[in-house]
Amino acid sequence: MTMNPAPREGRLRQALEANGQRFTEQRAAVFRYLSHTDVHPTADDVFLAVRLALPGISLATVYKSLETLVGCGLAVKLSYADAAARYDGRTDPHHHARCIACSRVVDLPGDLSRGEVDALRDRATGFTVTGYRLELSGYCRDCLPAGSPAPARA
Amino acid sequence: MTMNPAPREGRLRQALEANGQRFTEQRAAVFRYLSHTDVHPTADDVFLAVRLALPGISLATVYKSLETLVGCGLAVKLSYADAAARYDGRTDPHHHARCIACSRVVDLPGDLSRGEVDALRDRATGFTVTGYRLELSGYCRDCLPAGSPAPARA
DNA sequence: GTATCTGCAAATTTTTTGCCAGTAG
DNA sequence: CTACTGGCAAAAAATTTGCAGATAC
Repeated sequence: MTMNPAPREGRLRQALEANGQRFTEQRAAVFRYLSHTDVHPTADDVFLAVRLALPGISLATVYKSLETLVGCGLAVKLSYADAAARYDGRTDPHHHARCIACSRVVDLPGDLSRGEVDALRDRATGFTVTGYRLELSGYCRDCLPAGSPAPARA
Repeated sequence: MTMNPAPREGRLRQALEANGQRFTEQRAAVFRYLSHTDVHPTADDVFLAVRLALPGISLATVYKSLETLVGCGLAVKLSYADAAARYDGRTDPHHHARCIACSRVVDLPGDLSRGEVDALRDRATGFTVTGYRLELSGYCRDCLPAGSPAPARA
């Protein structure tokens, strides 16, 4: 049998190597936890959970590992902006596009179609939807790196 | 003439009073700045800008004013979560619904329709879209307050 | 007049960083 | 071996809070 008993580990190793990063026990533990949960943990949540399996790990390492995984496309960071919240005086239905490079935010005119919103609402079983927010990510005019392709989704 | 020369100010006063809040110079200055800009400033950005007109204002007051405006529906806070970033091990196209009350995040199956995404892309003039993120907000099963209506959008 | 708000400074919370020792390749 | 990592502790950044004096109504 050529099947790897831990295919997840192989995928991690492969993705890390593709990005010039090393495979370590800490990164594996963080990755394993993220892969097995659907609670969308904070960095601290990850730390508390991973610490059970790897008592010596530090919170700083968890932060570093998470950023490494995000950099390799193995995880997604659910937060607008880099750190600080941003405020918008417009309260009418409109959305945003955020530049990956300079974090500038620009307004996007218009809204989703009615049907699209209803379809989303239907999929949110057991959830009473009061609103939604949509944000495109990409490169603004000023930050577009010369000749890079546009992948499907962040 | 019954027309107010500063209709914006009137709207602010009205919204504040509707929420049992007082009209203050600081809140007016923050509101005025937010209404006139499209840069989606951070709290600190607002502070730096408003300080020019109101040299005595403090950053803490700006934070408080911003939250007041958000509470009155006069501004929107662009940030996921309460504070901390959350991480997700799933990187395939899917979206999220976040509970306003307990900040829990649940996955939403499926994606937007192809046409819808293309329409968004078209509206983002001068922006190279590499991805997007959609988040519903509302109340999860456990946090639904007894009999509250569902407004159009957060 | 009085409840609410501001400003200040200190406290909290979240995230990042520097540095030395440890480890993957 | 040697460069990349992890752990620790300290720093930085973002946000919140307590309280006394100021202010809206």
